[in-house]
Amino acid sequence: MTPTELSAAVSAAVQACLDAGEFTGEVPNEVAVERPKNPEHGDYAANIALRLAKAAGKPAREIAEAIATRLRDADGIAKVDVAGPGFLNITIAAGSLGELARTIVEAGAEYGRSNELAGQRINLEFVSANPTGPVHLGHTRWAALGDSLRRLLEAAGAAVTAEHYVNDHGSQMDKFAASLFAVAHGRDVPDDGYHGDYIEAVAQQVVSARPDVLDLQPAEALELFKTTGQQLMLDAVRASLERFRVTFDVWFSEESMHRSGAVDRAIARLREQGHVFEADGAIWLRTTDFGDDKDRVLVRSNGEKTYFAPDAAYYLDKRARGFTRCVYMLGADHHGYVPRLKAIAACAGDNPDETLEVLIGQLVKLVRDGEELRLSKRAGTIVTLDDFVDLVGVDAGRYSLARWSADTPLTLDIAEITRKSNDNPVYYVQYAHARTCNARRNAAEVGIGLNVFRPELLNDPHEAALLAALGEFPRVVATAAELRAPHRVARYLEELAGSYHRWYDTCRIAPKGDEPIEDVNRTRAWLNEATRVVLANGLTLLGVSAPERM
RNA sequence: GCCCCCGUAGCUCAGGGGAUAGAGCACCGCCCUCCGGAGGCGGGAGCGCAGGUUCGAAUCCUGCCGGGGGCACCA
Repeated sequence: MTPTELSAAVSAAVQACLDAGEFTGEVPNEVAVERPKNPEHGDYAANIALRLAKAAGKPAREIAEAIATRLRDADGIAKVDVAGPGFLNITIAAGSLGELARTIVEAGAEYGRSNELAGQRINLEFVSANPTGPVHLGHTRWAALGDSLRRLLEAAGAAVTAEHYVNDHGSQMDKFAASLFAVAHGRDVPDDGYHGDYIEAVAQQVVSARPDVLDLQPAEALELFKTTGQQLMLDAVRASLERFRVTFDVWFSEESMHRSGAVDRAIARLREQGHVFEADGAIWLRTTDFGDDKDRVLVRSNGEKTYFAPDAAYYLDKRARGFTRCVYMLGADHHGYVPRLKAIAACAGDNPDETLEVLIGQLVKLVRDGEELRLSKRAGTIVTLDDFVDLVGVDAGRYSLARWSADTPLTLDIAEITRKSNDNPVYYVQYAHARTCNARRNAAEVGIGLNVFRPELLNDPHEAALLAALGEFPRVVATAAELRAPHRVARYLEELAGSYHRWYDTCRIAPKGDEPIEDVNRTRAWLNEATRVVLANGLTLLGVSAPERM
């Protein structure tokens, strides 16, 4: 029996009480059942009676007793106690609880997926690194979290497009081109240009691709350095992210909106809505109409558009493409930008609370031997994603970034997250998966496969605990998706790994030495496999590999 | 000044109203006659302060204190 099925059974019991007039009220849409911390409180606990008590005008315990009486007759339920202020403590019949192992094994990679967010069309924009340099550590947290969130949202049934915005238009592109130009001619990079070894490398690549660039007029040469250099940089950004197992469905060019007239059309559209005005020779959007603390310039007095104009156009483009929700993942240093974005949506006539969502992630620091890492050979002053992967690897890197709430400023210690021992959560979880594979191999060697399944034999307390943990997975995934909180999956996997190890220590799959193989051993192979499935599914959601051996 | 995030065990952090607040590290003590000890068992210690909402608050609201980050006709 899954928690969902139990929830339905409790709902039915409540409905039966209402039908019989034992108390008045309504059955909530979803009746919560949760795993109590204290095992004495049964396999699951429901607080429904406490919630109904006020409206019913009766003591919660009295209502709980009424529900309990009905619930005791439901299939698969061994025991229902009323406890404390009116909790229902429910014990599932051993066979019914164990049935979950088969359900999970049969569902395989599908186990954990749901329709919670079905119908939502979500545009998830993250990283959006400028094509003027490598992906750096600040982007890396969002690369890990964004990609995991994409996987989570999809698992919860949403249609997701992962999108990377390419800022290929502004003055930073000219500075980038000027930096390449200078280096290609053996001169120093301008003070306001881009520094770091990569500039030299990119300049050389441009020159070898187009040797004529050195003979062109400066204006033409700069243009060529800009377009070719940007393309090379973009390829490098894409390659770094792919190495980190992060992919995007759409790479959206800012420049393309300028060329197509989309930016002008966006300004016109906002003007129609009545929120555009002119002052001091500039064109403004009256974002203060919608909670921003000052109005924002769309077109500067010199006729050039600010970054804000294409950002408005970009939002409108996303909406025109049919996304019901546009999610932006930004660093904490951009949080001041949120009211502006919300105002764009509001000025366009949308309800920003429904269509636009901004996730803010706090900053990440990398520490080695107690000192913050700052230097990068590649980029001069910053740590890049490639540096990070070189230092810790993809699995440790992604897991370590994904296991913390984005709300907490993060300091990662290189030695700590690469340690191959049980104090490193990523190894703890991966090892649990490897152990399930090993146990499966050992079982197969003595002839134990997935042929006999007698769930009532899974009656050890450790098996009840493990099954209960396995049953939680779909809810964990759905909640993590709704709360945009991939770290919940990581924390869950750590708990699950603990439950598995404790079970493994107590309950043998393959029997000892020359002891006979019994049905309980064969049935445990199912539970082992169910655990393997959930660990693998969970790690996949985090973009971390699930090794069969370590 | 205004805005955002945070304040939970000695340390790093989980806990989206529910029962006795959890995990890892650190510290102390155990478990190898057999499926990988990269494992397991046991021990002490905590919700910044003050109000409010609630049958019930670490969780929601307000104020204060402390820490981090941000407030361009740059992107």
